[in-house]
Amino acid sequence: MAGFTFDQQSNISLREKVTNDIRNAILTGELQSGSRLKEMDIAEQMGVSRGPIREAIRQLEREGLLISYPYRETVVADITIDEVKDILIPIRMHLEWFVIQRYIHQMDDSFIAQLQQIVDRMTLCFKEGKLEQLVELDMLFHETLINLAVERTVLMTWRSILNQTRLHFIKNIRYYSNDTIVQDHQTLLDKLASKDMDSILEELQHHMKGDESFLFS
Amino acid sequence: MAGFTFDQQSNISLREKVTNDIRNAILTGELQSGSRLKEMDIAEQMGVSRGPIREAIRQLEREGLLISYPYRETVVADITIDEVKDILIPIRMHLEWFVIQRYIHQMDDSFIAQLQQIVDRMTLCFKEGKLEQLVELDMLFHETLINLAVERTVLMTWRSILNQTRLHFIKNIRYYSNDTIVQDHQTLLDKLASKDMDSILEELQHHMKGDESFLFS
DNA sequence: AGTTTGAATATTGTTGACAATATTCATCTT
DNA sequence: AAGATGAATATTGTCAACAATATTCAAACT
Repeated sequence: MAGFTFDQQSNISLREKVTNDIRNAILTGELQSGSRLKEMDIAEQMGVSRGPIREAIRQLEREGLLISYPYRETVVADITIDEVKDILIPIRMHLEWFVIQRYIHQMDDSFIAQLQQIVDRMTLCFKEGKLEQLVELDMLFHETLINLAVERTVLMTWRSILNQTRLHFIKNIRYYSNDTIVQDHQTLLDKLASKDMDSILEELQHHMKGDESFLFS
Repeated sequence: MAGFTFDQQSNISLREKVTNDIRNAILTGELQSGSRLKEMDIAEQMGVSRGPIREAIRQLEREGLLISYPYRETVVADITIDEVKDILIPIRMHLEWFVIQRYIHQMDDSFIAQLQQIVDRMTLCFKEGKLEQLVELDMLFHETLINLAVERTVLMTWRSILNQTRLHFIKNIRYYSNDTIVQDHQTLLDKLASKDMDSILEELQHHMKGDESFLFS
């Protein structure tokens, strides 16, 4: 056969598409915390049956974005600042520290450059005041680190906190000192490049308490 | 009305019953890691349709007990020692530390007595070599602590790691030094009773590395 | 007016049939 | 014999109808 290859036919199931659509609606704020989801409404709007909708709900429940009361209703979850600060972020730090310890040898120049590119784009977004994009790049930075791991538990736990954290930052980014966010990532990246584990751990622990830059606390 | 009240009619849905049954089969070892689950087989054996089965699968996927490959199959997950030791247990410690900090004032004498009763039963199980029950009591001890929290994130994260941890210990309990397990819990309990936060944190951190008592490492 | 009752309605839970995809295996080709 | 092809089978994905439960609200009762 010649060198040409076709792309893999993406074999995404309807329930996955539904899951993604509902998740996006929540993350973009079209579905606000507390608002009720009716299976039939969603099904009609999307032009599918209720089966895939119900499976998507079970999935988003476990991502912490929906709460479902049996035989009654399902609503969009609310996440408090304390929960993000005291629970989700520390867990994220644990995952990252695990990944860094185990995969530091895979962080070659090209990987560091990849992260640097993300931070550069963060700088740009900060200057131009594109806060939504800043949040996405922040997430992308951490996801890039996490994705080094092959351990299923790491990826699973990451996914279970990812979107709750994202939702929080999307809602509250304007109360953070964006300048500090960008700088913190640059500092962490520099230390990753240096491969000095003590200094990385120190920075992670500082990063974890980065919420000190939060305006109201 | 007179003082008598009826118990709340437990309104458990079929999918929850199915979820519990499958989970139990995994935790008791009837379904081993790697074995394949066929929706139709389960449905026929339980005498229900595939709908609730499919929803249960989505739920158990998020508990880390099942892995489902779209359009192909779903199998029982395997959890490695490293994942439990380096990821799940540290996360559990974080959750407990959060709960202890925030709810130490709710740990009155009756609460401490409740935990003491659990440790006493652990001692008994250890003496009688009832290792399965020892695991259950271990879980119960930590669950009792965690249940002080009202924060949804804490309970959610706890549930997502609970059964993976349980499965690991059920499989590997005989390789642990059971004696140390019981003693560690007694020590932690004593320090909780003393309400000395520094000493509690120190003990938690030791408890976290308790896997040093693991025979092969 | 406030409460209780029960019919009407809305919504979630469950089912069995059908559709789409993956796997198996006998057959054909070289 | 090794690999390619395609029919037959097994399994997962989706749907539309029906069942069970919750909610609403008007009527009856105190």
